[in-house]
Amino acid sequence: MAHQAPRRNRLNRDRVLRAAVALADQRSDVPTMRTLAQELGVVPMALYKHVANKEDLVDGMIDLVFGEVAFPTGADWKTAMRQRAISMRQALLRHRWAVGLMEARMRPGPADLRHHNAVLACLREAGFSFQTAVHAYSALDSYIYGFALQEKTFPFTTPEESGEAVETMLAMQPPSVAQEYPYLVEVALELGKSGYDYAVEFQVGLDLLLDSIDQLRPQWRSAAS
Amino acid sequence: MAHQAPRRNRLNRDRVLRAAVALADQRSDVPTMRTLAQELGVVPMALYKHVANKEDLVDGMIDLVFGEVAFPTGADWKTAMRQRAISMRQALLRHRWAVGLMEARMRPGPADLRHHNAVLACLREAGFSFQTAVHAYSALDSYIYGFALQEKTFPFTTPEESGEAVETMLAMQPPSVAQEYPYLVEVALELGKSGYDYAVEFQVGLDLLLDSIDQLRPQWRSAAS
DNA sequence: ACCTGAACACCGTTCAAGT
DNA sequence: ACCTGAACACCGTTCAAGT
Repeated sequence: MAHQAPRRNRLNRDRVLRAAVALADQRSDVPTMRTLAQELGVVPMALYKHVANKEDLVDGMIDLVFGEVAFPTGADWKTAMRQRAISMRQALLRHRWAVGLMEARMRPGPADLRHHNAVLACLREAGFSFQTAVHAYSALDSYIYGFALQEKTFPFTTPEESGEAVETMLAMQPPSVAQEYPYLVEVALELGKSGYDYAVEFQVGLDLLLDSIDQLRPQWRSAAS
Repeated sequence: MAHQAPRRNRLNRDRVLRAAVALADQRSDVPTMRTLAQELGVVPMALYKHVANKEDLVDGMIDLVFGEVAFPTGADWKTAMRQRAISMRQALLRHRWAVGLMEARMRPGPADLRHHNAVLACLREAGFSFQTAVHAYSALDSYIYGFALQEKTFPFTTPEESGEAVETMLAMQPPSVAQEYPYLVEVALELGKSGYDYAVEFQVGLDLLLDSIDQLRPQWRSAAS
C-alpha cells in the first residue's frame, strides 16, 4: 500500500527549525504550524513531537538567527561594535520576519546568550564600567532594532527604487497636502530625487551613537584605540 | 419582542476605534474583530459598516495614538525634540500593543502626517539641512521605537521590580552558566542589586544621540541655542 | 518512538438576507 | 442605512489511536 510518500528523512528538531526559517524567509512571516507541516510532508500534529508549541518553534528559529550574527572582535571596541551592528542588520534583512521577535524571547537560546555575553565582554574589556556598558548596549540595540523595524516596512533594495516609490506615493496625494504638510512634502520631493539609501542611513546614525558612547568611557585612560 | 438589548448608541467609526483602543490597552494586544464586536454588543459583521477590514481598524487605532504625541515646540530644537521623544515613549507605554505598528502604516492617518510634518518643521527651522534633518529624524525614531520594543517585553514599572525579576531569572539557571557566560552573569548580578530604571536608561541613550546630532548642524551658525 | 485522524475552540471575511 | 445569520477557509492544540 503506497508506503507513505517518498519515505522522507526522519524528522528532528533541527530539520523542523531549519525548514521553518526557510519558509519564513520566503514568505517574510513565521509560517503556521499547518503550512510548515505540509512543507515537511507531514500532518500538523507530527511537529509537536519536536517542538513543544508555536512559541517553542519561534524560540528555536530566533536562536538560529542569533547564530548568524558576528561577535564583536578586534582590538578597537568601536570598530568591533560597528561590525557587530552591521552584521546584526544584515541578519535581520535576511530574516525580516525575525524583526520584533529577537529581543522578545522569554527563553533565550544558547546562541542568544553567547551573543549577549560576547557583546558585554567587548565593552567591559574596552574599559567601560558595568553601568556604562549597559547604557551603551541598550542604546545600540534600541537603535539597531528600531532601524530594522522601519526598514522592514519599506523593503526597497536600491535608492532609485525608494525614490520612485516616494514619488508615486506623493503623486497619489490630493493637492491640499502640499499646503497642510509643507515640510513633509519637501522631504518627499528631495528623497524622490536623491533616493534613500538604507545602508548609508544606518551607518550615519550608528556612527553618531558610537561617537557619543565613546564619551562614556573613563577619561583618565589613554586615548589610544 | 425584547427589542435588541438596552438600545445602545448607534455605532460609528469613532466609537468603534475608541472601543478598540480601550480593549487593546487592557489586554495589551489588538483585539479580534469578534471580541471587539462582543464588547460593543454587536455581531462581528456589524463592524464592517464602519471599518473596511482589520487593517483599516488598526490604521485608525494607530492614528489615535499619534494624536496623543506632543509636537516638538519651543525655541531650542534639542529640548523640543527631547520632549517629543519622551512624549512618544509615554504614548507607547500607555499603548504597548501599538509598538511595532506605529511606523508600519502603509496608509498614515492625518495625525500621523501632522506629527511627521511638525517634527521636520522643528529640525528644518533649527537650521538642519534637508539631508541632516532626515539623518536626525531617522536616528531618533529608530532609537525610540527600538527602545519601546525592548521595554514592551519586560514590563517592569519600578527598578526594584526589575531587580527582583533579574535575580529570580538568574537563580533559575543551572550553575554552569556562570562559567559559560561570565559577563552576562556579572551584569545580571549588578542589575539585580541596582535595578533597571527604564525612564533613566531611555534618557541616557536619547541624550547621547541628541548630542551627536547637534554636530550635524551647520557649524558656521552662532552656537546660541 | 514517532506519526495520524478527528475534533475543539478559535480567527477574518463573504454573501444574501433582514429591518 | 445599518445590522444579522449562516457559511467558508483558515488558525493552534487536545486527545486517543495507530504503527
